[in-house]
Amino acid sequence: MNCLHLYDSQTRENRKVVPARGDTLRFYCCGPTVYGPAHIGNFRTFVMQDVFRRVVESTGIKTKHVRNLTDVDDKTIRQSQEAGVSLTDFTAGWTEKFHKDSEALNLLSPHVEPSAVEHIPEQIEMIATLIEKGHAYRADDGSVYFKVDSFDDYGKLSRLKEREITTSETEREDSDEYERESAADFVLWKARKEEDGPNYWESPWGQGRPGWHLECSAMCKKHLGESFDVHSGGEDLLFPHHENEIAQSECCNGTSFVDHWFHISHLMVDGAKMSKSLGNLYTIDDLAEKGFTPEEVRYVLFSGSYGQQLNFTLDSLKAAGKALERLRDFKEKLGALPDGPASSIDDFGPFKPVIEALLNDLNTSDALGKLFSLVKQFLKEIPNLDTDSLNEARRGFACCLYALGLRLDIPKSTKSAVPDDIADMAKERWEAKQNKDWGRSDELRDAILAQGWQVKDTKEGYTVSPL
RNA sequence: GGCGAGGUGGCCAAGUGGUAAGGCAGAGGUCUGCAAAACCUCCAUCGCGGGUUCGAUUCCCGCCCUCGCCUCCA
Repeated sequence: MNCLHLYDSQTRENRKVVPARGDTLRFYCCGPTVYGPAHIGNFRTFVMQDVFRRVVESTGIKTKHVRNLTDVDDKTIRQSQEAGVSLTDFTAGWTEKFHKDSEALNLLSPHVEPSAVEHIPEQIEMIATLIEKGHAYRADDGSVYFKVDSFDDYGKLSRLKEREITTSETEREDSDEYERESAADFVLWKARKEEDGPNYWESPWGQGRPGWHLECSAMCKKHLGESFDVHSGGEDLLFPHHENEIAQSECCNGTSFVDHWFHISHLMVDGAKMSKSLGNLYTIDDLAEKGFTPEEVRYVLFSGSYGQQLNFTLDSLKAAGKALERLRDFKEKLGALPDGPASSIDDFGPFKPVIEALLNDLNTSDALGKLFSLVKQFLKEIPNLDTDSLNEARRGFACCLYALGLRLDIPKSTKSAVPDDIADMAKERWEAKQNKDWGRSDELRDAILAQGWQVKDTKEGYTVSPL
């Protein structure tokens, strides 16, 4: 196997991921709504998409990665108003935060990061086409809806029958619900409302703003074409968001929208769905406060298979820290590593089992198992290796690190600086130890420990680190 | 109710029709003044009950339990 085989949520089978056209794999990821800091559940999706891209590129295939920013919807509008700033300023702030977190997690930047607000004309154009073709209609209030029963294939991704959607028991409070011809129909253009404030745009159907589902269809079309290779997002987006994207795009463009659907399952925390009310919703900053690095978070987020809900716990973060330390130790023993990704899987050399596991539906868990087994094996063999073998190992290991997006370059000591008094005590202890004053030495070590610091001896000297 | 996922050692988590990767934790050992680190060794028969099979954790049936989606959601 020398190319990625990935589970396709639509056909429900593992299928090859190869560019349908040219030499570049084109893929779209539903990005964040920028109204607050993204939590680690959001980042599980983005981390897995990142691993996906890294693995594809490691086989020598180029990619075009598009990930949008949702910068206009009910939440962004409402919260920007509550914050008393313009929608643009509000979303710009959270976009910056998202970029900062993404960088900390070592996510590759998408080649294009389009935003909904920047693509209003494209969205209007699609709506016009949909109306022309009889797939959409304008309601009395000026909103435009997609006519679900005009598209026979509706439900082909989620396999939900239209009947099941329309019989939803949910109370419809929103007044514009009454404008729809059918409860299954979804909004393409939302007529301007009082509470939208200055956040509206002109359109042939009156003032308003685009519906959420449409932005992705419009941005896909503009940046990847009417038909492209892979579309990805969290599992919750499968319905209705992706189903609706298919409907809009295929009806508008008259061609197949996406070849391969890649959905990432949700992250659970302590066995339950993440929610603010349960107090188990973490951001990168929350975890940093607890002393965990973004790399540890990244490790946990890809340690389980993406098609399976993953149970996140603080213990698993601690375990990740230890695991990363082992890898870091191995890296130091190997010596300087070459840079850059693999240009083909041959570059993985002795570490080929790792990439093979990844090519098998991104089996990161199996890949880590293989990686640790190889690391253990090499630790024994390093002293006996000739230069060529050592270089092959270095190259292979570097390729693994790239594919998984690990840097292993964050020294433990940067977590926090050692206070002067602790440093002095540690120094005094070392001196006592040199004088074989074991009593004084141990006494000082205990005292340091009581302050929340740990002193450890090495061959050359000692280190001080927080507990 | 409809659709879907899953129950593997103390925790996280792969995997396979022929007696179960890896990480963490734990136990013992080497090393060390002691400890830490490192290294070595040890530690599960896979929710329950049937069936198919020479053989099932892996296939089939039933049951129990957990979780997700069906409404904004990564």
